[in-house]
Amino acid sequence: MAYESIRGLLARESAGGRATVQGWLRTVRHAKELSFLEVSDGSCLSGIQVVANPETRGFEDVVRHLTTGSAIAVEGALVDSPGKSQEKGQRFEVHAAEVELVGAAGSDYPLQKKRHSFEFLRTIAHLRPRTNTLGAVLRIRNAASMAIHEFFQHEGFFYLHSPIVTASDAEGAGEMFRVTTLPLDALPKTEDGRIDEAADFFGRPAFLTVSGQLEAEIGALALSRVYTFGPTFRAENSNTARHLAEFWMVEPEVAFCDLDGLAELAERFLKFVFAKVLDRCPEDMAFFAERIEPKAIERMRTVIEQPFLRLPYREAIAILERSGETFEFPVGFGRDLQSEHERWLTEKHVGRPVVVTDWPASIKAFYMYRNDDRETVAAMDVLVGGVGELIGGSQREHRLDRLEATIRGQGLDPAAYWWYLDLRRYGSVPHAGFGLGFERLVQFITGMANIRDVIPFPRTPGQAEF
RNA sequence: UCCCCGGUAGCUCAGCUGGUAGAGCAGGCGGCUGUUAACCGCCUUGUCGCAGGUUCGAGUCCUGCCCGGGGAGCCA
Repeated sequence: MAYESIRGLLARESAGGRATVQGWLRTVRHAKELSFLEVSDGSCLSGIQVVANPETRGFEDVVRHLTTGSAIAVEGALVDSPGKSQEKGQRFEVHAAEVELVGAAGSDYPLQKKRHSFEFLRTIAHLRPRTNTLGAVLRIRNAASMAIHEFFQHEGFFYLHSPIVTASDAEGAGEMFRVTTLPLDALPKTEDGRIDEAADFFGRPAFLTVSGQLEAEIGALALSRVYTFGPTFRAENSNTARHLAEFWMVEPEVAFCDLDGLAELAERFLKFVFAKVLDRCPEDMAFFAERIEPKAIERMRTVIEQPFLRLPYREAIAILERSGETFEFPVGFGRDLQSEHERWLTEKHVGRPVVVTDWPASIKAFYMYRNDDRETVAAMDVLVGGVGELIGGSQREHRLDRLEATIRGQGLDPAAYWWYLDLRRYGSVPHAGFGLGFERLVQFITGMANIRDVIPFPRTPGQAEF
């Protein structure tokens, strides 16, 4: 028997005709001669109401004993709901000719037909996709992912698969996870008693990637425009609502591009992705606006409709110093902007997204392009209301002598960056790129407060179940 | 890693200044109604996070540990 998705059923022009549904029971209501089954299959937020009566095959032996969480298959007719139900927004329902139990769920099924705390749901990550909120999050993740690919494909970018395992601790972006096949209880030692790393799988220390950027630069200096979109790992012991040990990152890299071009790209990118998500997930977005974050839709519209403000770091600091606000953390040239500063700037002072450019070299990474003032680098942070920094990027230092000097100046060994420096030796061109934490993007879209609730299987310190 | 808060039934939570554990939901039985977090009646459910300590007596007070959450730092 061919089954139709509930999304498909609800999208029909009109009632009438055969309807087949398979899914999981959200709740059951029994009356004397009738049973009402709320069935959901995850194809959309809405479930569909199935009505069974004594004529329904399986009424006595199946329907009357159904419990929340059970999987069932229904065959029947799609009909218009009665007038009163229509007022509640329920257009169609299925009058069941037959209800079949596919997989029962016992009375210990943890998901009740009521609110659960997100904290509890995290402990049952194998069942939480069946909830309204997580289901909506997963559909939004899907739509946003596809929109990201669409955007870059339309703009002539190539999807580059950067490696997960890397031997370079190049970027200093954070603590790394070691990847090894060495036996931890009997490490091979060299003659002087140190761990024999040459005996390891790759013949040298290896780690999970903290960024695909350096490899993306290789791609950009061959294909001109590339992007990566893959998992990224940070072994930081940070336990906050904004950090994961494993998350997904989007990193476009563009050859023959400066910071201005990059800021324009970032702006087009965010506007495109948000517009697609709003267009394709209206039901899920209405849910988030109603139940999670009232401003979820409004603030995406702000990003889509308002031009971003370009603001050099130096001016941002001056504005903050003159603001008269009392901040918890000090403001001053050479200090990073704190979340409270970012949010005040974009939410209170400007009221639309802000791109802060040209940051002090002292607080930014070695690979960023040194501006003519010698004091700042061509870096940018895109700040949006609600979450602060959504995108961080920079024009890269493409001048060999400058890059080598900075690497040495930071006490790093140029030999370790030989291939990265080679890119500056052979046909170097100005290029730029940015990084976007995908889960933070989904947090902004949905308004979900905790990053662990916007990824199906969160990894955090001490947590890797499921 | 630091600061703060918390851990009581399958879930959400109550339990005041110590006196021996409760409500709603879920589940079972019955009733009722085209029901919508349905409703009404009855019934079942607990190593009160773990280990010590104080006390005649600890869910309640003290200490340590484990786990979770919020905030901070690091960052995406």
